[in-house]
Amino acid sequence: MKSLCDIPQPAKKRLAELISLLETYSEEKVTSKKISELTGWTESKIRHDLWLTGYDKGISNGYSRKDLYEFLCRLFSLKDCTEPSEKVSDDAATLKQVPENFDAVHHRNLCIAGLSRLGAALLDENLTTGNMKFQIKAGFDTNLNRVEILRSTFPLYPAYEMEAIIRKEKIQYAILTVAAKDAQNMADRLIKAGIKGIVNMTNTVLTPFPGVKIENISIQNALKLVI
Amino acid sequence: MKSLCDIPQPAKKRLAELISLLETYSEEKVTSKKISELTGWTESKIRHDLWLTGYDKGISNGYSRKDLYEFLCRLFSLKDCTEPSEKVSDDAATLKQVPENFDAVHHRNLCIAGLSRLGAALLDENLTTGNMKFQIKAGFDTNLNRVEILRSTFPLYPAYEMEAIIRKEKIQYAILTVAAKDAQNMADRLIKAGIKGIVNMTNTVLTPFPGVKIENISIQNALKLVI
DNA sequence: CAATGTGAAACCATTCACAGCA
DNA sequence: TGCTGTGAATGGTTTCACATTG
Repeated sequence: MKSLCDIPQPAKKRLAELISLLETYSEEKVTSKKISELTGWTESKIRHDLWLTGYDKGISNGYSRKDLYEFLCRLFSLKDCTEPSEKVSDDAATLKQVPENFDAVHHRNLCIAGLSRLGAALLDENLTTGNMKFQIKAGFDTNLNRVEILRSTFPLYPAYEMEAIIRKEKIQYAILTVAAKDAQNMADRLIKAGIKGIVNMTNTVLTPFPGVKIENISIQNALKLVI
Repeated sequence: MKSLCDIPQPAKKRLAELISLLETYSEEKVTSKKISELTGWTESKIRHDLWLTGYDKGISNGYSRKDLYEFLCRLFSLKDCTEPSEKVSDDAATLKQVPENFDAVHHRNLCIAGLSRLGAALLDENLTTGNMKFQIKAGFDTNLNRVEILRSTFPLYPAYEMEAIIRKEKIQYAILTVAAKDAQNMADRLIKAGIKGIVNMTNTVLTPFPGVKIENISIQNALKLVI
């Protein structure tokens, strides 16, 4: 198995989506043709993407849904690195990180920064995907009212406690749902506190920071692109 | 001014984000260097993107924030076409669609399909961006309880009325926030009813349909990519 | 002189074509 | 025969280099 770091971004994004697709796929065997019909990606793109991952259990009569799904989950449950791996041939070291047992769910600690209606809506979303469970450990908001009134299965804190809680709870990922005007400032604080990945749901373009991954999923921006 | 249809997707996405950036930018002049610092895009990429749009008011001492912003808004407020325009030199026809008055806000009718907590959270989001106002005309859910209990400034309907209301209210765009298992079925119904663009917030990969634009902004998928 | 405008060059992603396998 | 695996060819995007401008 190759490492996610060596797979270019467009392919990585499709592979992530392929996990979701396989999760709800009902048949035992799946072919690149079938995936193509369901997603609109070309057959050759799908085969090439899988080739990039090093997967080769599909010879000549399609892929086993279960085997491919578990392979991709394992690939994504490895912690990705920002830079492409230099030690390409050092397979032993890479393999050591691969969970032997697929069923072992991989937990990642997550927080929600901003508890307006959108942020609050995430409090009961199921953020399990593949064999990874993003466990929400905390929610933050500058508005003390919200922190006290909202109910959730994990604690909510005022924003001034953010840095301390992130360190204490070893939180590495954040979903940013504050107001657009506060987004950059909040992102800076999250990064300073040690957050390594941010899902940015605000309508603000964040300034990149070395070693921190950012995914933008702004509704306003998506609307501009479907016009 | 060129048409959005002739601009490749990666550039289009950056230009859409640039509108948001300029909205909160405080100084009068802005350079490609400044935009590069704020976004991480290279200077040459920014200049090249603007070249693709045909914008050329920036000679030698940066861009006027206001002028560039209004130019981009006008560009995006034109209805995009799915296929690249064939009649490239027919500028007159294109220009006729350009709003003479920038202040004229362009309304687009929108609906929310699925009123679980995430969908309901969008009921009071401000979906104005650039000079475009995405006006929510309706919300739909199969659960009658939700339809009756939730309060909003626009009407909520049971899902079986969806097709009729979309036609009656001339709704062309939809935000999809149903459960993952219902996403494809709901998307098919939206498309059959005449929807031309879908912002898909579910964790389902939708099968493409000719003439319908889809933007995927799944939180689960974004989380996989920030690992 | 510090900025843009612009086409050509370099780089990267996708598609193609076909060998190899059940 | 119908599928995958694979590197080479193609096509699209980004970067570069420099002429041009206020």
